[in-house]
Amino acid sequence: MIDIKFIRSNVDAVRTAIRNKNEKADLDAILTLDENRRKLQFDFDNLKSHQNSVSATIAAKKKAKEDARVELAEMSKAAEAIKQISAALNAANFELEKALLTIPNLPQPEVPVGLDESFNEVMKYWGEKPNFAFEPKDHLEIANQNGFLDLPRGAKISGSGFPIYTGKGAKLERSIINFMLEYHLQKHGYEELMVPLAVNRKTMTGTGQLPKLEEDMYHIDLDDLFLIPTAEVPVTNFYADEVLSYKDLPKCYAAYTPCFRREAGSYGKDTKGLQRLHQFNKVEMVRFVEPETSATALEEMLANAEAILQAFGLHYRVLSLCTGDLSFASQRTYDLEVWAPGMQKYLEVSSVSNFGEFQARRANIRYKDKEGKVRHLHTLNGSGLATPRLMIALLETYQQADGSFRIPAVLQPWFNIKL
RNA sequence: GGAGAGUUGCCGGAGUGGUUGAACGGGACGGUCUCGAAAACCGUUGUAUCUUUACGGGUACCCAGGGUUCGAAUCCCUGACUCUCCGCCA
Repeated sequence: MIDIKFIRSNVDAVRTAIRNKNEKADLDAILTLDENRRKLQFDFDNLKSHQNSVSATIAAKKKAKEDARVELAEMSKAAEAIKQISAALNAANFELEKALLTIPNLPQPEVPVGLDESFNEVMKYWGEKPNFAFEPKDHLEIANQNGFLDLPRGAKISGSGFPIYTGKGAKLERSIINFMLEYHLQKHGYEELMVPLAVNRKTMTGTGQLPKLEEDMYHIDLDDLFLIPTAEVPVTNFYADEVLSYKDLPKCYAAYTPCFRREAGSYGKDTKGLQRLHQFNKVEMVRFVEPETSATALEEMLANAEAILQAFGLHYRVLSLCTGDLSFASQRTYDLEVWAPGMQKYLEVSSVSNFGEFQARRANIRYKDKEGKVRHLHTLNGSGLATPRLMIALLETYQQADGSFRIPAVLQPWFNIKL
């Protein structure tokens, strides 16, 4: 959420940001609501102030056993007016709050301006596209040949997009998750969190999924709970409504969770194999930092995510997302795209974002700085990484001429773990 | 799911419907003292919002939302959460 005071004094900047992000938000309506609210607040305060002082007089007179009927009569009427204006003020605050939730975060100045993904900037490439002495197969063929996946039965049980990993495939998936998670814990200093997979409405609003993305999420009507689309949601809200100390910062958490996405509106797009799923596994990194350090933290988290791909020896590239491709809540985002030699394309496996104080403001996460001032902190998160497309890249990169799959060296200890 | 108890400031813990932003204790911070520290003593210890160039001032906030009242931390209703007991269950 953007501070209303900031909006008030930076109308043009906010307007531009909304346009560049292809968002719809009625800024003028918000300014009017704000105007109205402040007027009501002013009136309410004055009436209350008067009421308080007269009430004190009544109290004093009663104590002195004097007649207070004049005051009581006046206050009886005033109370009615206060009740009305109080209701109006509450409504105004509610409306403004609701409207403010539809304003996206402002992109940082470094973010390339552009309508869609074609304006994203490639920051760098790492490694090389692998060469094969044979025609590389796509991951689905490799998976099927080796008995790693059973997508038809997943579809039977739940629907398309709910994969079943079978036998060695399941173990491979689990090895990947364990490896990535431990890597972040041991080499990058993150602390592990195991979190709820179903969260309430307030939590979803805190990180910015609501109100915009309600259609993209699985919802349990009976309890008004949502299945998380990413661990970012429960992990970032870990500190909702709390005030931390600057001494506690930065806080760095990593969490493995399944993620659930309805992918509404993307039917028929990239559906082959594991490219786009309703349920998938992901290790997520989240940081809570002092505002001054969030830019550096973003670069570190990007490096943390890259380290995984490098450990796997996979060719990838880093993109800086343009304004039109930035998420609603993000100020600046890097995407990691891994090369899938069978499908001959780059696939997004990670998104690393700096949200500034946007989420902290929504979720009410603050900290007390060195001067003792209470401020909103900054939040960041990054996938480290999402498994399905990583699995695609691994299967396709480490396939052998006979269609078998060679477990990458770094995964061997995790895959061949002995009791 | 049924029955009961509770939710006050950083923490513990008072609080009769009328100077209660909230006693008291602890912690933390600043100061005096000291070579330094401890102890002791003195002081400080909110958040939001409106207004003001500023100093300051107003208002709200004792889990949340309603209600009663001239006036509510204090009375009533609803909800959330925590704890105890019973039932059910991985």
